[in-house]
Amino acid sequence: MTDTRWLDDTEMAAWRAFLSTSHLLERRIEEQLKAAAGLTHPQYEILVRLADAPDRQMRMTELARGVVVSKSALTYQITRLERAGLVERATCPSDDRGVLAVLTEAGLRCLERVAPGHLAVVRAYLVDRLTRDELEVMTTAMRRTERALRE
Amino acid sequence: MTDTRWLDDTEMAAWRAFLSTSHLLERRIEEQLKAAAGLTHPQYEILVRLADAPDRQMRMTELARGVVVSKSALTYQITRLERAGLVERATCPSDDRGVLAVLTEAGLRCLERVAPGHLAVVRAYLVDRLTRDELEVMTTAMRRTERALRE
DNA sequence: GTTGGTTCGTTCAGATTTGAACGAATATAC
DNA sequence: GTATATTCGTTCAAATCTGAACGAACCAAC
Repeated sequence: MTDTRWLDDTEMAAWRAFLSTSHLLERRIEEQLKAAAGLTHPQYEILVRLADAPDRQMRMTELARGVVVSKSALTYQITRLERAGLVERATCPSDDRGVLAVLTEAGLRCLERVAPGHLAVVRAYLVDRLTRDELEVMTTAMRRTERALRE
Repeated sequence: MTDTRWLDDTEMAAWRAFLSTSHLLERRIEEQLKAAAGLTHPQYEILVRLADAPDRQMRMTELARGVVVSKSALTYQITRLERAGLVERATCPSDDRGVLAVLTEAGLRCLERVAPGHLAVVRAYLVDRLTRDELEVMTTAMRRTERALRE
């Protein structure tokens, strides 16, 4: 690492803005979800992913990958959501090692009740402040990065 | 909240990509810093902010705002960095309540040693994958969002 | 079949985060 | 000046996150 490539002004500005904004937005979202439903952001994301999945169920590992948390964090949160009656665990028919996380009716209703307020925050601070062009540029740029990070 | 404004495809794609990418990148950065220097990302950010500050020192609250962590988290991390000899606490001359976090020489050297590897990750996954235009669009968009979030 | 390597989800210990509560110091209003 | 409200940083308890280690189940090769 003898020749360090520092970031020039444009690069540094972009990186700093991205970093601060993602953290600030995360905090704001966390605050809103906690106040409105006693949910954390990862918990909410779990519900969303399950609601979108076929039969409203997903394998633990796949779900962890989707939400971007460690497997142990997912185990913890699913147990928590199970206790709240929003998710159930089911045995996986095709793989005895596997566990299916299944969204319950109560879980779906919870999501439907919470989503509007959550989306309002995402809009108020991010989506509604970006032009159509900016949204599209961001999508392609983020997806390129995401693909690289997922190897 | 009777009329929910759902996200259309473009909006949802942008939001999802932003969310996943920021989490994935955060994990990757965390992993690199831990392996290279035993630092967490917040710890690294503290060192960076202090290095950029006049006299390499900052008030606790201001620093917490900059790094985007709670005051209690900053107290914890500064104590940790102090133990490692990278930061010191100093009394604030203008305000007896205040505490100044000061970057030590060792802290500066640590930062100089760690920065190249960290920046390489930021480049490899984000900066170098974006065009100049994309970087600029992202900066303006993120700054707009950031300003709103900081009220 | 059985052996060896991989994947699955959980458990565990340890580290970190947050918000609330607190005492101390400052600022504001009168 | 004094009373009130605000700000500062820390402490504390509780929640959450991660990686490592584990037993169980799968898979591939022979």
